[in-house]
Amino acid sequence: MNDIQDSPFTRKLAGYVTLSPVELEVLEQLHKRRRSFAAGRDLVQQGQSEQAAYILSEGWVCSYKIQQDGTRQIIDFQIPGDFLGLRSVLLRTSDHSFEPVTNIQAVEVLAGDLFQAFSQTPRLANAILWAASRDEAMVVEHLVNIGRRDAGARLAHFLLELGARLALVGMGSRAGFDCPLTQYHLADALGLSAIHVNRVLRQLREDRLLTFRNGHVTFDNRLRLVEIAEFDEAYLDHEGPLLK
Amino acid sequence: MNDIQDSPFTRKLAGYVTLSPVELEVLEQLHKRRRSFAAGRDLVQQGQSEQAAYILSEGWVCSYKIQQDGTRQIIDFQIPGDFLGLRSVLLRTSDHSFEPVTNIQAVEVLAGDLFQAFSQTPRLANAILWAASRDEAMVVEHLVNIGRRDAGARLAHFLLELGARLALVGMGSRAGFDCPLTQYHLADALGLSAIHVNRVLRQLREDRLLTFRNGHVTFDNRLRLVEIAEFDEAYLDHEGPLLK
DNA sequence: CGTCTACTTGAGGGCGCTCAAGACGAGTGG
DNA sequence: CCACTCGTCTTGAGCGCCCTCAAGTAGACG
Repeated sequence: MNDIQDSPFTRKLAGYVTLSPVELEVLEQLHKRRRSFAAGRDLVQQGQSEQAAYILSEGWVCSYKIQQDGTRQIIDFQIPGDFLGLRSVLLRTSDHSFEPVTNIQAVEVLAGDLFQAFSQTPRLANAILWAASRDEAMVVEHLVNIGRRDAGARLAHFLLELGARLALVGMGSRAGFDCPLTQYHLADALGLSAIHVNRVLRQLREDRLLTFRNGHVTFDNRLRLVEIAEFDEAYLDHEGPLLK
Repeated sequence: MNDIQDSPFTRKLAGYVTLSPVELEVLEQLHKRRRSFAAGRDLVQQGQSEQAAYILSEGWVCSYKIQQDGTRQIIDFQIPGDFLGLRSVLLRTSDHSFEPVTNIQAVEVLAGDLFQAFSQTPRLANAILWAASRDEAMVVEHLVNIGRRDAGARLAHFLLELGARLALVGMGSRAGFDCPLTQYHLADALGLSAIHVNRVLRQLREDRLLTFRNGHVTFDNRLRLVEIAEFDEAYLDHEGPLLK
């Protein structure tokens, strides 16, 4: 029972609502099927109909769509505590694919169990809807990022957001964070070419704004970065449970 | 009671779940506060904390974010039957603004009423979560559109999607639809300049692909458009209620 | 008949693209 | 231990999409 209270997913939900023992028990029930996946092997194929979603407990994943011409758009990255494929359960078809960036551990959640959990504890449904809303807010911010900012601001905003999310689950700080992503991941996420990402990263490094090297991101001048990226972390943050 | 069954919102939800008389009654309760707004006057200001959401019953709205430098990114357009500001109710802060494109009619829904409706009928909560998921799928598609397609494909995809959505609520067909948007709206939605939108529209017209004139969009060669836009309407479509 | 909004067209330039080539480290097998 | 491969990162050259600036047209409305 203490086990479930320590999972990143529970910690995240606990930020939205104060979970009752009954609700923790329901969550415990959902956490039965633990599974591992190797880096690079897709969890859910685009267009495929799936009955299961996953809750990520360890490692990084990206969700993306592939076009016919081979170009890829990464929608979002998932870090521990994040839901994978909630929409594929609700809509019965997955409209994008998931690729583990690193080796990962995840919990499989069947659609039926999820719906049952929802009717048992409506407040849990609220909490999950809440988490999903935060995720959508991030996609929206991502949209603004790609639609209206130049490459430097895009990279700065993306890395600041990632840092803030990681800090919330204890995997980073204002100074920086460990990051397993390649420059190709960044390019596919930001709608740029990998070559241009490389050049812009060099520029940011030379301007003493941020350094991305050897799998680690360091914010050399966080204040200035926040400024050029117009980064506002309000949409990620909140003060304690909003439902009691 | 028949009234509520004919609203675009109910029609949309009825596509996801078969609504029971009790659930229709709960929906009826939500539809008490009917309000009108004039074109151009914002409903919800960015960053402002709001207690209410709206269900659009007539007219067009766009949701957007403004940057400090004045550039605007339109996230999505809402047409009759769509929810406005569901996230602002759940997260207690609105992370973007809503501007009526035309004069509109909407129903105000208070946060408390919504939560109460959810606990009374968990299946209604599911249906709304479902509708929200479809909306998010559209934002994701929008992201791919802006991140990975050139201006011509962007415009084609955007207008095809809009046409498909409107057709679902009886406001358009495969041939075309009435569209109150300006070229500035298109530019702000697609991450382009209005000038370039104009040039690309001319190109599409000269290539006999589509015509956007006098508030009306005509698909001159829908097949070819679907091809160059890689448009797949599966994520908008579904076959009848998925929950019984 | 002036004003305002939306649309249209031209000229020139820059951001980020593609193509091409090379450096560097990690893993693999001879 | 070294050659080979492969993934990732790096840098240069040249070009094109889409930008900005500038100017002008057409229709709506007072």
